[in-house]
Amino acid sequence: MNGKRYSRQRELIYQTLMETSEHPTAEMVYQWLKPTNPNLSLGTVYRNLNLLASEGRITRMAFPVERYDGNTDPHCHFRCDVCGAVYDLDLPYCRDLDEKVDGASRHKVEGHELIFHGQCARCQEEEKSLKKSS
Amino acid sequence: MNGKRYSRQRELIYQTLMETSEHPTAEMVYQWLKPTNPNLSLGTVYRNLNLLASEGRITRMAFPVERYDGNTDPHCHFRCDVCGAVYDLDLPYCRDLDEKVDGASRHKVEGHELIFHGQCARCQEEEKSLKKSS
DNA sequence: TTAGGTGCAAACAATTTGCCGTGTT
DNA sequence: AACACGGCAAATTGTTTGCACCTAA
Repeated sequence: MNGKRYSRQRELIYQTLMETSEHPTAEMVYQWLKPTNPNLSLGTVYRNLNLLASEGRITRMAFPVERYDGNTDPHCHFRCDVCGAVYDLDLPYCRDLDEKVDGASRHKVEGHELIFHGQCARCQEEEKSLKKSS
Repeated sequence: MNGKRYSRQRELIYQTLMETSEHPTAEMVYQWLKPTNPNLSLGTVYRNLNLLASEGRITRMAFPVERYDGNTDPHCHFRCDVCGAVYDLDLPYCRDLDEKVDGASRHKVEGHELIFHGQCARCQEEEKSLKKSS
């Protein structure tokens, strides 16, 4: 009752992602596939990208919405997968990493962001107390 | 002619950001300030957050839109500030970083993302040829 | 006075969802 | 035949913008 079936569109979308290194947006995938699949719809692209990501077959990169930080010196963050909260970490910012990558690639590196993720302290507590009360 | 003036709202928004470590969204800032500033508008919050960010007084965190990657083993990325393109980097993923942060903080760390940014090779080329032709 | 700032609402952009017909099993 | 899937369009959500009025300098 909860099984997945074969779906031409899904495999198409997956293949597209496997064959590129462009880290496309949903819109890009849609535009690429549209010419050969005229009645593909953008909604389907979104649905399948989300599905594939939730299965771990592909990866999604981004915060769902923008966040702002009053602390402008570079520092690392932790983002909770459960509640979405973002915390500062006091891990030292490694400027030498920037130089390293700048030297190793053909890009001009200005800086980097290091974002850890997982389950935050608060959500762990909450989970514990939920288990207790059930 | 291009000078900024004092603006109560802007300073309010800035202060709010300086006094929290919650990395709020625009909406959160708006909700926090609304009770004491009933006729503050969400548009103003967005405008000022963007302005403050462009001046470097605050930092913005996020990709403008979601991007998808067919490569699911953890690796680093480079994002071009100019054209928005995202490239893979073959910098080794440091799993020990996760353990380190897991031990040092009260959060349960599942992984991290390391995203460099700057000007990509292609955009550097483009800039060069623009200068030549002008 | 004058240019920048604000509120408000409309416009835009990105993403999700409901409905209903279609395709896979 | 059952039910997951896809197309389409409407609905949501996040963000920007135009315009008339307001306010600091």
